[in-house]
Amino acid sequence: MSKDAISIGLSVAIVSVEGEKPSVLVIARLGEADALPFGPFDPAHHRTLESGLREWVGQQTHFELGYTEQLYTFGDRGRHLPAPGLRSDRAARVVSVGYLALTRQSAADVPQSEWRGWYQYFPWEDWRGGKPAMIDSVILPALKKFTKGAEGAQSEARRARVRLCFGDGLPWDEEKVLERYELLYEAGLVEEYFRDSGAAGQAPALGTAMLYDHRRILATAIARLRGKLKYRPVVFELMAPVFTLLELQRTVEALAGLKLHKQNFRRLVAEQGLVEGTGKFSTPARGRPAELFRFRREVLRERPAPGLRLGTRR
Amino acid sequence: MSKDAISIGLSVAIVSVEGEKPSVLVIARLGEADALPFGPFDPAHHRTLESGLREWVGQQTHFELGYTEQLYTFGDRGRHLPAPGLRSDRAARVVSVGYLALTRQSAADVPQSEWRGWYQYFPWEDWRGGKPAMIDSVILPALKKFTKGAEGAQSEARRARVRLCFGDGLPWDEEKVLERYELLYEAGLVEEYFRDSGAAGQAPALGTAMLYDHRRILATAIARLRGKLKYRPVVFELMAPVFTLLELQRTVEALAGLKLHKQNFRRLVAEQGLVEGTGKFSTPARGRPAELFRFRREVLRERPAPGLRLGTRR
DNA sequence: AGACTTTATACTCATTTCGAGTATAAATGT
DNA sequence: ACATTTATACTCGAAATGAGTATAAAGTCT
Repeated sequence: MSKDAISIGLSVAIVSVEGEKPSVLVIARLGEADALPFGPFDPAHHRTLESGLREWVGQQTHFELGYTEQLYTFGDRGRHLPAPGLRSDRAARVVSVGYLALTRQSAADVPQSEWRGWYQYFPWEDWRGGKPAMIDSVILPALKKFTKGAEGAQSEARRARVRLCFGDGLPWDEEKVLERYELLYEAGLVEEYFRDSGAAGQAPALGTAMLYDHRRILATAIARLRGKLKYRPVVFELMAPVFTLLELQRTVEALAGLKLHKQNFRRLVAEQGLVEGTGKFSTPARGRPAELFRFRREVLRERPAPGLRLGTRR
Repeated sequence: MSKDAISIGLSVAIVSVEGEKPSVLVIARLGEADALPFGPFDPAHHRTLESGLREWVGQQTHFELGYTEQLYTFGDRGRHLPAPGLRSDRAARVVSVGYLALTRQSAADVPQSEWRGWYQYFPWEDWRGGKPAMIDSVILPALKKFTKGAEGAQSEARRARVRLCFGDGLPWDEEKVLERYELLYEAGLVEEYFRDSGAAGQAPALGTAMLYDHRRILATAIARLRGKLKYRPVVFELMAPVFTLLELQRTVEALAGLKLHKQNFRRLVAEQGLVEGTGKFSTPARGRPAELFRFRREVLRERPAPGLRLGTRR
């Protein structure tokens, strides 16, 4: 009579940038795979999904969430294990709601958790030093095999997907993080922790694994953030109160995984009125000191959709 | 020992455009408020959230979902009633996952459901005939009251929100559908069906009410669709196999709630290679016949992010 | 001190895109 | 014939974009 229970898992990719390294907060339990801060939604105590999330994160990492945004709700059977602690006859199906949170890097105490560079999980996503060699040497050959592993129309569909995600003719679209991850997942090229690695060894396992669907959530987070950069001033959530324009540029580049044209970046930021000079200057080890700027919070009230169009790669 | 149960509600805004009227499929039970097709996710029988949704929609409307996209997951207490049929001591908390689906208008049999023009629920969102008079005559005065109903900083924050949503200095942003709805909701200017209408009569109730949070989901759907138009060729999901450029333009205008510049729209569509001529022509009642075009599905394989930038209003 | 390195910042320039028109063509109805 | 309606081609200036060059301000090296 009683239906199978449902449990709602709340997971969050908490992102910050240290120097030029975009990072995500992971819970590192020894011997286990990296996991995002995670906990079940408890309708008796949580007024909203987001407040439930805040509570879990607070408990697990002693961390106060600032800017937070819901990403997606995943409900696929087979990409999650039942939550522990339930009697097996009533094993709950887990539906997973993913979030993105942004924060300034605080070296503060975050017990049992660590900042990890996100490109460790997605090494093919960092194009700041040019196209990652692994795409041509590992990914494309393996995907070619995957394409050939299907018949007729399905093979054609796979070929088209490969081309859109990694293709040579097309320009790199830094926002297609999730599409690329899903393609690699279906091709068996990324392994996650819950999966029976029966086929392991046959194909290269790309990037570091995570627990359950956490890497999928992280991919969604990166994609969303890369998109949002361009039409909302979200970068400033990641910056110190004052910063040089180059620091701002490096942060954007770190997130987008691209190099940008310096002079044009500066022009863009200035024209948009996103930023105002403080009259103070940095004291660099080498080179001319740069003026320190601060974010003009007022733009949020003035302009409807301010952001940093990235322009093309340099 | 047993926690409060959670139930996951799946709701979908199925959108089509008939002529120049963007419409949504609603279940009209007599005496009750309009509702979107809706049903609980059943983990025992549904492999994914989306397949569960498809099943419910099939049952309720005999309708096959085509293009479908997840919108958002709402979990707020107080914007939903417990699902019926559960004993009250275990009343389930409902978490609501909203979807958007697009379809060509089929006058086919959709029992117990009807197509409704979506501007009936959001009359302030249709600017094709210029700024709706109700904004200045009803909405802004009521929001002014709402602003004054708060103290100091909160009042200031409300004023800023009003300005961003409906403000005079700023250009109309057709994508802020959800922000505007939420503002009106908080100001008590829209009533929904489950709410105790204690304060009714004090303030104007704008637009037609819907069940629970269904109007919120519809607002999210409209906002998402208006945004997506610009960078993905989703309009074509709503068009007949062949169409004139003016029909295409009228459809886009209906969705965006804006008038567009005809010559520039045509230039855009042509340059983007989204469309190809069939060599055949329409036979209009009046005026010169227009060439019939079809969507070039290939662009999905060629170009990474095709869409119809709208430009500004005419 | 003067040359050289490093980073910051100002300014230029050609190309493309965008918004808003004008001009002309092809149908119908009176 | 001519007014009306809709389609489609073409123009033109303003703004945005991509890719520079030029110059300034610091420190280091000899």
